Amino acid sequence: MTPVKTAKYRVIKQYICENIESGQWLEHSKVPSENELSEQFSVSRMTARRALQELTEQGLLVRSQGSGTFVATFKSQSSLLEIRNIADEIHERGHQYHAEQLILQAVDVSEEIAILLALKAGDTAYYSSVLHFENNAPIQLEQRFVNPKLVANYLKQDFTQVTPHEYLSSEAPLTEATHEVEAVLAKDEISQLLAISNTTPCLQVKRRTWSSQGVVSLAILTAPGNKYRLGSHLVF
Amino acid sequence: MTPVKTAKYRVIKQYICENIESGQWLEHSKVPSENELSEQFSVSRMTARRALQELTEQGLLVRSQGSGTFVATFKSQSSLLEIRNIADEIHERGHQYHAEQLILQAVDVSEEIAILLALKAGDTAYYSSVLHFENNAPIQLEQRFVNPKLVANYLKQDFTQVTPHEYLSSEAPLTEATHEVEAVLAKDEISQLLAISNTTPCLQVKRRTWSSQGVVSLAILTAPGNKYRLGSHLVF
DNA sequence: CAAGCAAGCTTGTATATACAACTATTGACC
DNA sequence: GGTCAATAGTTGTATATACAAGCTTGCTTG
Repeated sequence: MTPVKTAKYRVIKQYICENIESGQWLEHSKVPSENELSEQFSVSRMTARRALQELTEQGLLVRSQGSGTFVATFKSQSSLLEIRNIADEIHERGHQYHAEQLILQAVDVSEEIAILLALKAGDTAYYSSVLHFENNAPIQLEQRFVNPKLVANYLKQDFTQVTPHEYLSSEAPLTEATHEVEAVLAKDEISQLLAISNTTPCLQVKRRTWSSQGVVSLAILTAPGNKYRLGSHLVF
Repeated sequence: MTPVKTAKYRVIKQYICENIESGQWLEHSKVPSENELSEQFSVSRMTARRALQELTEQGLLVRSQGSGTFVATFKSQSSLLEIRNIADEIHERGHQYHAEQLILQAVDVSEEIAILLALKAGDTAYYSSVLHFENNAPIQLEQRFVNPKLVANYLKQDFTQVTPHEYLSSEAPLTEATHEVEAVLAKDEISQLLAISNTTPCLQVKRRTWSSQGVVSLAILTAPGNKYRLGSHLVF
């Protein structure tokens, strides 16, 4: 058997996450103090503190010396600095993730896409369109063009089971990436997929990734601006 | 006088950072263990541990239970993540830059702003509103709240001559920054300033910057999505 | 020689404690 | 009523300690 003992501070983190995500604890409301948590869970103050500390670093809580710990303003947030897997992000927020695979086929690429993928116009590339859901609400549309020379088996995957990003990472380790971030109005077909009106501003991220062999893929990620934001943290 | 006692774990972090940045400690090389550091700096193991822990979370180190702590592979500089001066960016494009200073005064801050600036609700902060122009077309509205304790002379500046960012950099060297990027619809008064319709999606960047003394300022940068984009380039 | 085990190092988790620094509230005093 | 001081509660830093868990090395043993 596997005992799989969960660390105590993780249990407390989980408890706090659930209360926030279920709406029990609203934004800006006060959460139990270190002492209250340590008594409630029968752990030392340092252990309770660790849970609060890590959730603060993750942006779920805000702490203020002397006055207490509070629920931060909540919004989906993803990090630009790291190339992250959206499924992981959503799971970290304690939310349910699933994906729908809309398209997965070879396509003839336009000149613009060809240039970005380092192919010639008229060459074929692999194309996937996957809609990502957070708690059963669509949160991001991922349209991806993949260099067929570098990832020959792309079309044989099932992207409801593994995200394109996960698969590509396993096939061709990333060496480089660029992002371009814009605010756009989504085309009608996209706004319908995302269940938003066609006047809702969207964040659109174009991400090109390289392996040592060359350009691996171009991802176009579109997400409603009122549900999704990017964040980054720099230390000098 | 102000002793400004630096926390011990910060001293150790600083020591490690300097060794990495100066090239003394190369990628993948082993850094001193918790026990070695605690002896070297005459602190407890938990304090040395905290320094290693935080640097790991910040991505400078990698730890492996049983084998040790190592310098991480350097990644990422990104122009998005660099704190750039918009005047420089525009000049680099070979375009003409100028700014209009709309507001420069002390204001009572709302609760939300107070939290972000590490002030109390109802405290006063310094506030500036500056409109940046590229070739005589408005390109970005910069609204900025500044911590008056750290930048006492902010209200005496003329931000048509020097950007707020330039001035703050000279007054309080940055040690840390966070960005949040959203796609929004600008309020009417802002869309008028930017000379766009109120249905044009805008990129909004909230940038908080720290010096060693604490939160220096919160900048809210709003720019039309069809004229302005962010980019970043990561290398692994 | 090779396999396996044990020792010793490392980081990970957890506790109990102490004091410092900051905040909000309360109550006394003017 | 307004001001000030004391107080209780909160987070921040720091120490000393203990044991668990993972890796490395070297030695023992077959």
